[in-house]
Amino acid sequence: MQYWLMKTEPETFSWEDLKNCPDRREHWDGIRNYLARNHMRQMAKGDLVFIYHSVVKPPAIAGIARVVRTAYPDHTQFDPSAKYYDPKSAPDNPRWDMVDVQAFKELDRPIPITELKEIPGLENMALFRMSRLSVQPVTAEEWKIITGLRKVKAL
DNA sequence: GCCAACGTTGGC
DNA sequence: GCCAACGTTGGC
Repeated sequence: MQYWLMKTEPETFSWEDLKNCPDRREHWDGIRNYLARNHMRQMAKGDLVFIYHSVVKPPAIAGIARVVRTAYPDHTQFDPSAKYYDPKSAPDNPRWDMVDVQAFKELDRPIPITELKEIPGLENMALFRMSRLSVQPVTAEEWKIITGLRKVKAL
C-alpha cells in the first residue's frame, strides 16, 4: 500500500465534483510534469490519495480517494482543442498518463495547509519542499498523522 | 551542453 | 497582486 497527494484547483475540478461523478470515480487527466507523471506510473490499485485543493483560501486537503485504475495514456494530450494538448506527443508513444481515482473517505472538515505546517512529523512533506509538484508521495507515517487529525467517514 | 529568458504554479 | 521556485525552451 502506497500513499499519495494530488493537487487540483477546485474551480476546475473539486473533491465535490469527484463525489458527484458516476460511481464517484473519474480519470485524473492534465498532468504535464514528468516527476508527477512518474509518480502516477508507480501507483497501484488500492493506493490511497489525499485530494488537495490548491489556489483557494485556504489551500487544504479536501478528501481521500483511492486508485481504481493504474496509469494509462491521457487522451487529452492528442486533442488539439484541449487545454493540455501536447503536439509533441506521438500516439504510438504517448508521453502523458493518467490514473482513475474514486472518492473513498470523507473528512469531517478540510485540513488547511497552515494546520499541516504546525504538526510535528510533517516537516518534510513534499507539499512544503516541492511546492509545484502536483502528484507527490506521502509516507505511511505522514498519512497516519494526517488522517488522525480528523474524523474519517466511509462514503 | 550551457544558460538566459520565459512561463507556470501556488502560497501569501 | 506579488514573487519565489522551478520546469521548459531555444540560441549559441
